[in-house]
Amino acid sequence: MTVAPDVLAALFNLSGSSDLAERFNLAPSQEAPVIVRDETGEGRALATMRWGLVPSWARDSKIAHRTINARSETAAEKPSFRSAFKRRRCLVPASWFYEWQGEAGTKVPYRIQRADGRPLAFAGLWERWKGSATEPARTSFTVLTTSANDDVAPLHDRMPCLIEPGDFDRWLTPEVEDPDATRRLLDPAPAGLLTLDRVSSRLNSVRNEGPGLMTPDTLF
DNA sequence: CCAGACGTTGTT
DNA sequence: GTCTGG
DNA sequence: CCAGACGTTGTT
DNA sequence: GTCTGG
Repeated sequence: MTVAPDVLAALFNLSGSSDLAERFNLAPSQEAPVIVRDETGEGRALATMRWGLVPSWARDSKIAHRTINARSETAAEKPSFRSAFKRRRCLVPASWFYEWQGEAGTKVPYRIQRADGRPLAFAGLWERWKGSATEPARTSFTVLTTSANDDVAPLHDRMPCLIEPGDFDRWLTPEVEDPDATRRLLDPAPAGLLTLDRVSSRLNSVRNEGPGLMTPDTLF
């Protein structure tokens, strides 16, 4: 997430802009910016939530490690996601995303971004969790996935659901929903939209950050 | 009735 | 919270 | 998603 | 192998 605050505000029609630090290695379980409908339901607001959706009924947050993604084909029916699918949708802004190739221990990451350089918006769901005796309350989100298109297929058979600016309201406003129209919103992006570039395997550790991670490893 | 699950990805 | 399994 | 830990006893 | 941490 390296999108400049003013670009983010303009793209998502946010009132006011906040100072977000650039993130080149934003991993599951970390806090990330998301766009939600504001309290009135009319406008949009930027929020910070933790990646890995904890359902409201969860006893602890362990499930979050397995709810970083939700299959768009089934999320409306799954106990962990259906409530959020009905009432709490969000858009997750991203400059790009990563997929890995190769064996455990020698995984090579690829950056996947729009060929035209514009930011991406993932379809997401969010939820509030009350916390427990040992854990504080949290607000968290998940990213919906669909079949990979031809651009991404060489690396992986799934990819995030990408929403176009003209469809932002259609995704965020479930009350105007027609199930078929919603399904189409979550279809794989058209082939040719995205390009792939190899980046540094230092990305594989969340300890590493910064623009230097975008340069592939050299052979030394 | 109560108990137990509730998830995705990747790898085998 | 809500569904499934027993 | 990937990386890294995974354990106890005894000693400082 | 499986869980935790980030």
